[in-house]
Amino acid sequence: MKTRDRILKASLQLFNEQGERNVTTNHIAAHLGISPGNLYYHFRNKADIIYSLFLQYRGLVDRYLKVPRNRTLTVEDKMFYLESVFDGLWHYRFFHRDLEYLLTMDERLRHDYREFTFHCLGEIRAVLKGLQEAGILRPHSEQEHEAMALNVWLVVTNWMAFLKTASADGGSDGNTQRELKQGIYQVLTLEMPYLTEAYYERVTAIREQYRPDLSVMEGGSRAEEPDLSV
Amino acid sequence: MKTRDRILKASLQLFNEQGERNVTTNHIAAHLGISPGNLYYHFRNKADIIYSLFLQYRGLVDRYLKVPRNRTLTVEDKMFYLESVFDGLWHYRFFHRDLEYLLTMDERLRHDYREFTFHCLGEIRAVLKGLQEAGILRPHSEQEHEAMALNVWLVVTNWMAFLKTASADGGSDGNTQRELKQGIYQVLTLEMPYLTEAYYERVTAIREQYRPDLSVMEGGSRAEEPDLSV
DNA sequence: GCAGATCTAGAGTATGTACTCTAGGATCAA
DNA sequence: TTGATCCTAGAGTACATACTCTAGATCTGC
Repeated sequence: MKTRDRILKASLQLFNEQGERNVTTNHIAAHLGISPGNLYYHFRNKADIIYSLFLQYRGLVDRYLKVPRNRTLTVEDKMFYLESVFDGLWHYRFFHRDLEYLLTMDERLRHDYREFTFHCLGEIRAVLKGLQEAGILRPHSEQEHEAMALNVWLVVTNWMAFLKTASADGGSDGNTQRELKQGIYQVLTLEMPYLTEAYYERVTAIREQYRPDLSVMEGGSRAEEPDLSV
Repeated sequence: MKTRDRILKASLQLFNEQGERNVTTNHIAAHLGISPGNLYYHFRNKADIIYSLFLQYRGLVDRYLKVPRNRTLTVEDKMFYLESVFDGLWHYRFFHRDLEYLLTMDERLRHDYREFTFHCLGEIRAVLKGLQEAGILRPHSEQEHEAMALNVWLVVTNWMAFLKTASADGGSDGNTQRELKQGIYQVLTLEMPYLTEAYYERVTAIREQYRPDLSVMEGGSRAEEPDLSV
């Protein structure tokens, strides 16, 4: 593996584990057993590393969040998007953690992230519209779609941060990754009141499998794998 | 005003304006025209200042978020809570910005913030229950209340961060404060489908007054793009 | 007026952090 | 072989940051 890619991989890992703020370029180099000079040969500065990681992240999301405009959506589509989104968030979890600071330090990143946000909001709206056309959600106005999409975005991008702050151990990765998917429950909660009768039973049954158990946050929870075949 | 209080006031201001990460204890002292030694006479360290600000914040929230259990709630109650909550968030906006880092650095804060979160979630549930008993919201289960309260919390505590990342100028305070209350629109969006017919018209009319104008924010980015029309 | 407590100044320190510079090894094409 | 380009090591720098220490000013109660 090329040194450049090794640096990105190690940075991502360390950022995720310890937070961008606590990981210096010297740490990254030391972790890889290379010299700081070598690291700075491949990247102009720390912000450059972070920006490259953002490009990876954006590429990942772009790859799976392609809403088909030529056929009706299914419940499976919807669940695939949700699972993929939360996987991506987990993989690049350092990013939303220190987002505001990162954006103030790098104008290029700020610009691109902003575009990325609106792109994602557009895709979420497309999903909502698709589900409506498929008869899964009851019809409502563009304005409602917009407001709902925004709430979905807020819940999705901040669910992990909530887990970190709300779990007793400060959000050790082990517990957090297990509880991460419970964010799906929260997203489905947003859309539940709009479900058509034809789909209500099925979707609520799926949703039930992701239900968070907040009372368990004190100790270790033993969540079973959700079953999609309902 | 006592030096201790002046330190807290200046810290809050600087943290809010520049982010906790960009404000050092030396900055705070210099801003007040006092010596670092003086600052450290009043506070053991930076985390101590932050913790004191958290106590102020918690006190503020505790003061207004007292849901009366002996009478039915009104729409006015609900709107008062929302306005107050967003005011409080604005006043201590640095806090949720760097929350995760702050919690990892100060165990006492982590513990107390966690308690604070669950306390607030409880009060939100109490509001939902109160509105239901008042016939404003259609009845639904405790479980649904719990999930909804969590979504309300997520939207409320992260709306400001969203504004910062989504606004073209990186969230200058002027624009942000104006748009802040539009978070109320998003919260009301969550509860809208549960409104009873008797209150639907009235609440949606109130909600409409807080509607965010995202097209303005999106327009900002287009303006920066090169104009290809010759 | 005086003793003790409280408060303040400001120089100073230990540590950390992002980043640079130079010199030289590896690789590869001609 | 040679020259050029790519890659790497590692010492080193300039600056920032959280925090300390000492000596003295100011206040308070009597």
